[in-house]
Amino acid sequence: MTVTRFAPSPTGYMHIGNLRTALYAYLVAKHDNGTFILRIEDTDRERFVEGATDIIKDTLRITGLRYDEGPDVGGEHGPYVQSERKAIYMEYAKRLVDLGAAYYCFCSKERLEKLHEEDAVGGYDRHCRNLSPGQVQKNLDAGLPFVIRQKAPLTGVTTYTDSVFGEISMNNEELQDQILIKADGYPTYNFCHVIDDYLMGVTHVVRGSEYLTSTPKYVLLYDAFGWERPTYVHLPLMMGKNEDGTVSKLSKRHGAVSFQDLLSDGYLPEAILNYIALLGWCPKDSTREFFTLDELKEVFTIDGVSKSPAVFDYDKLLWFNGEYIHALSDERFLAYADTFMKEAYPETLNKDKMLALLKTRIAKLSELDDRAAFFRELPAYDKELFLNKKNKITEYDTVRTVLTQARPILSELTAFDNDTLFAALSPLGEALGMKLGAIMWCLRIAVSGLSATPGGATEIMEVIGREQTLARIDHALSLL
RNA sequence: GGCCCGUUGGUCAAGCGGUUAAGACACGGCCCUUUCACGGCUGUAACAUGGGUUCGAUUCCCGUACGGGUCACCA
Repeated sequence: MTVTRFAPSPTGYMHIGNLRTALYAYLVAKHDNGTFILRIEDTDRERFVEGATDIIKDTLRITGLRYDEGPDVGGEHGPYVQSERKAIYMEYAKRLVDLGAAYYCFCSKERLEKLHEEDAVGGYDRHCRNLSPGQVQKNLDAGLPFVIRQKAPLTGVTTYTDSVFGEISMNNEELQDQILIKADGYPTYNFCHVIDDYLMGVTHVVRGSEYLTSTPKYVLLYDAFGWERPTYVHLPLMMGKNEDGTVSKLSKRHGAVSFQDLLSDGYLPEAILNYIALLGWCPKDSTREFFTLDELKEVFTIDGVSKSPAVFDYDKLLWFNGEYIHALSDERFLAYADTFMKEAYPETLNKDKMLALLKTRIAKLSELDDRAAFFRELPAYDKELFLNKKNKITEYDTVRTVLTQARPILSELTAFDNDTLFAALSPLGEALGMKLGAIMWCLRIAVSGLSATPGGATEIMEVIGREQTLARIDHALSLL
């Protein structure tokens, strides 16, 4: 049975890198029909942000990453919020002391700070490591504040195997006697995640590669308790490209980096998920790149995870997003459009038709209002816009003729849909001895005021309706 | 700085001793076309570097360079 967990800290928003970690953890479990757990790591009371847990849950819900156990769904290993498990950690920490793998430390913060000043890169000097049991008891009885530290071996090598990076070895002299229980009684990540992973039956620890070098300390903890070590799956980091061409950990200065930002920027959840699935992982069929979450569950395997950091490419995300938008059903597109179209549109405007035109031409939903602006209101334009070499339109007279001829046709039409319009206007080409493209060019400019538009002349006319069409043609005539 | 990890086109990436070194995004060209977009076709562009090992290295080993991570009473 494969059990994985996503264990975020509620610090405010859902970083896209975090989301990818959640996705991979989910996939590792679900590929094997295993269990996916959500655990909230809120032991840092200072960084805790109210409401952050909801953001995490919302993100998982929207992306479809359903967890089998977690704060709001329960499960047999709860509670799933670490602050509610405080007593458990203290108990295990004391056991570790008894086992000789941890010790009480009474050093003050001031002493520690002084240590740092004297030796910039040195760590704790293990001052309390060999306090006698009597001395410890005396300090405890006196009510001295304390922390509990891991008693890391001083010599030798600790080795573990990571499923992505292979065998990782660290000389034990590199290991610090890290703090397990803080002075406020709360555990540090270094300790509680190990306890929880064990207690919750987590078989695969999936997380970012920033933990690669601290994992030896964690396996030592498993060893000390006599617990079986989990399988480690460290993921390559997500990078952002800087202005000067260098890369660094993906952060706000690279653009929108939280799931929420991406959504409000007009990206679709499934496009985001699809893109980040491929950022650091490649399916066996490396030419395929469109996957639903269910399909990912099917094909995801750890051996496809890459070791090297990947640069987050907004261009490619945008492309994915466009593909997903174009494939949206009209119903779903309409629903999305409603939340993104802020402007008011005229009653006479055929909104459904307009959205149909827009759907295949946008790459993100936030473009909607801008791209649709000319439908609402004719933009100011210069008559030079009509001149077009490719269509051999070099004289304003030509344009005036086309518009003048077209006007009565349009005003007498009983229906005003694209097919009717196109059929009615097409004969004009022959009548005037012009290419149809040239005729349509003049009309399209007149009804849109733009050189490039979503849809052709008659499609635009259908959207804005007869009254607007005629008004815009009259306006064009007045310019000429 | 010590330690750990990484390095295939601008980006994501396949490759796992012998290949014309895939594919995708981006970029250029052509086609389609009532403009734009979509779509189709096509082009430019890569194995960081020096040593080994081998009949043969992008692939294995070592060094170098570069990049990243990590050395908290943060996770």
